[in-house]
Formats: sequence, structure tokens, C-alpha cells
Amino acid sequence: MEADALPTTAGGDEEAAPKQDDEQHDEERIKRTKAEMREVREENERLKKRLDETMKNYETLKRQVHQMGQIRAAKKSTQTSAIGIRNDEVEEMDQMVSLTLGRRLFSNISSPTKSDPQNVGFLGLPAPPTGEDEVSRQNPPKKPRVSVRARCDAPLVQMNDGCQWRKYGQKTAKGNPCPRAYYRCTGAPSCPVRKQVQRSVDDISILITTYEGTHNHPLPVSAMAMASTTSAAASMLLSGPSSFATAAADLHGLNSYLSNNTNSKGFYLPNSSMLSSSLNHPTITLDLTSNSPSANYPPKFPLDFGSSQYSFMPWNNSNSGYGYGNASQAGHQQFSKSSTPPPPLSSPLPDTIAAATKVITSDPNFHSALAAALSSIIGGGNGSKTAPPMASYVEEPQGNVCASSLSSQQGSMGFEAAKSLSCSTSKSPSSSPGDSRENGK
DNA sequence: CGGATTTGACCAGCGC
DNA sequence: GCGCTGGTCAAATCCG
Ligand SMILES: [Zn+2]
Repeated sequence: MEADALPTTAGGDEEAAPKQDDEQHDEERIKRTKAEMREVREENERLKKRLDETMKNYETLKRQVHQMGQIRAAKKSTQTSAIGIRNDEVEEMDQMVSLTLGRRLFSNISSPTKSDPQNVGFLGLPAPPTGEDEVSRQNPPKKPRVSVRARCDAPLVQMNDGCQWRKYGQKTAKGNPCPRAYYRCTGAPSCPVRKQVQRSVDDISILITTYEGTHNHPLPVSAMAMASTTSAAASMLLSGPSSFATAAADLHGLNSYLSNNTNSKGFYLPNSSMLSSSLNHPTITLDLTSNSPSANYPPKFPLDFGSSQYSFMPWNNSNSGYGYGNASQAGHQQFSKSSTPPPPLSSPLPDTIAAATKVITSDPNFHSALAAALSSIIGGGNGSKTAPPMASYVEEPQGNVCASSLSSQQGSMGFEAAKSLSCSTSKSPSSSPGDSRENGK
């Protein structure tokens, strides 16, 4: 693209220099451009390959998920608590194990037709023409949500999800001075996907993005990352504990991939995810936050099997005595707050479930699928990536912590979102509940 | 002028 | 039933 028209190396005496010089420069430039082109082409090639691979993997993955559904259904009836955790198991994917603590997530999932092909609608992946896809296949009111918790400079946030989002609302939440923004996918006129972005209360540099719904249109490659991530999470959400585990492995793959292959920048992505559920909003939270202080982070979890270390733990990081305690508002069920992280099984929740699972089998397929998907973004992205123009800007007005939040896309909403989402320090949140709401009544 | 954002109004679910 | 709150709509506004 525009082959660096900037006169970087050009001395500056171009005007005064004789034509020869010009020609030389031209030549040089041509050479450079050529080289660049070659590079790009190579990259292109690579990307293509990757995409190919991704597609292939996607296929296999799909099949496996498929399979898994059946296996799970079958297994469910046989034994509830599986064991036999082997780190070096191989191939097959049903060897993944799950410890289901607490009560079963959706006890009736797939109850009617257990062998049902479970057409898991993959977020972001063009839904198969089989008509009935979408999440709509669920019980009416339950929409799974996937919320991603990430620092504003996390890769996933930076590269955004590749889609176009149109903002359609903004509100300030109760216990949080920072407003919450609502976006809708504009990739297709009828795309039902929504997302809401909000800054974390205890750490304003953390953005919590919650996705909901399934894309029903093809997405750009750059959207695949988020898509597969969320889809993995969603699928794990949709299909009970056991697949939970699998999907988790999936996610884990993603994370580890991100943290391992981030050529260029040192991304830090301690991975953790937690499943919570409000009354009817199963929500999974991927935590891509780098809880810098190793304080409460280390996976000090009972069930922690060497190889794959990620833990489903309640997000109790940073126990800032802020007014968070009562923020049990929406749906997130957060057990355990300060010290001892009580294993979810001790949760006294009547209806909500807390399933903590642990998997060991890093299914090569899952992994590679995710990896491929991501690599196409990261690998392909950083090369000639359109450096988010606004990523470098810093919003000083309110002491905004990070300006490069979402949508580094084509300026749909760049740091404006960040701006508007930043906590308004000037506005005292002390006002009574009545008007704490910015635009409500 | 068209598309995106802003922002007050409106609505539905929920707890009391 | 009332009030609160999260979520959405849509008119006004902004911006390229
Ligand atoms: Zn979409």
C-alpha cells in the first residue's frame, strides 16, 4: 500500500540535486518497492496457506464438535464425573475429561435428541446454509454471552474483531462511573450480534467487551480471531460442562498461541476464563488481563494439572475496596472475593451453576485451528498492518488511560469510544441513584 | 448528502 | 403497583 511515499531516506536536497540523483533515487525506490512487493506477495501467499489451513481445521473442528456432542450425550448417561486425566493422551478428542463441580449446567441440553447434530452456530464463521443456525436454537430467552476482559492494549482488543460496529446506545451502569456502550454489528443488515463495552470498575485500563449472538454473514479474516474465540466460548457455554472443557482447551490454545507467537511485541496473556451465569444469561468471561501483580493470579487452584495451566476462577483479582461489593448487579455471579478462593463447588448458588473444569488434552486440531486463525491475524496483521492511526494518540483530557481501545478499524470509532467510555472524573458519582444515570430518566 | 454517533425517551423485567 | 435498572429506539446532531 502506498509504498512509503514518505521521503524517509531522501536526504532533503532533492530539489537542488541534479537529475542523476533523482534517477538514482527513483531506481532505489523502485528497488525497494519491488522488494516490498515481493514481501507482500510472500505474505499473501503465507496468509493464503494459513487461511486454507484454517478452513481445513475448521472443518475438522466442526466435525469434532459434532462428534463431541454425541459423545457427551452418551457419556453423560454413563458416568458423571469422569477422571483419568492424562497429559499425553492423543488424537481423539473424547479423551478430554471434565470435572464438573456443582450442578450440571444445562441439565437438559440435548435431552430430546441426544444424537442431534448440534449445529453449533459459530460466531463469525459464516453459518452453514443449513438454514436454522444461529443461537436461536436455544430456549427462547437464554442468550449466551461471551465477555472478554482485556487490557486496552491487549492484542485482541487492538486488532479488534474486524467487524464494523455501530453504536446504538450508551448508559452508565450503577456502580460504575464509566458508561457502558452498546454496539451492533453492521456487517450485515440482519446480523444479530451485539456487543457492549465497558471499563472495569477497579481498573479503568481494562475493557470488558461482551459479545452476544452469532454472525450470520462472512467475516473478514481479521474477524476470525475474535469470532473463533467467542464461538469457542459460546459453544462451551451452549453445550454443558464436558464440552466446556474442550472448548476451554480451545481457548487455551488461543491464548497460549497469542502469548507464544507474538512475534513483534511481548504480549502477555495469562489466560483464565470463568463461567458465570445470571439467571438466564450464561456468561463466560475470558480474562486476557495481565494481572501484573502476581498477587492473586497464579493458578493456585486445586485442580491444576501441570501441562495445561489455566484455571476457571472467579474474577476476584484486584480486590480494591471500591464500591464493588454490591455491584452484583447484572448477571455475573462472582463467588469468592477476598482470600480463599473457594472452589466453585462450595458455591451455595441454588440455580446458578459454577462449573470448574480442567482439561489436559490439548487437542492438536483445536489448537492448530485457533492458532491458524490467529496467526493469520497476528502474523499477517503486523506485517503490513494498518497501524491503527489513533493507537498512538493519548487522550489527555480526563486522564484517559488508554486510547487505543476498540475498533482500530477504519475509524468507525477509534479512541472516541475510549474517550467516551473513560470514567468521567469531573462528574461526581456521588449523586444519588436517581441521577447517576447519564441519560436515563 | 449519507452514514455514524449522541442522547433523551421509552420499554420491559425484576425486586420490594 | 411502583420504582429502579438494563437495554433499545430514534430524533437530533455531527462529520467526512
Ligand atoms: Zn455480524
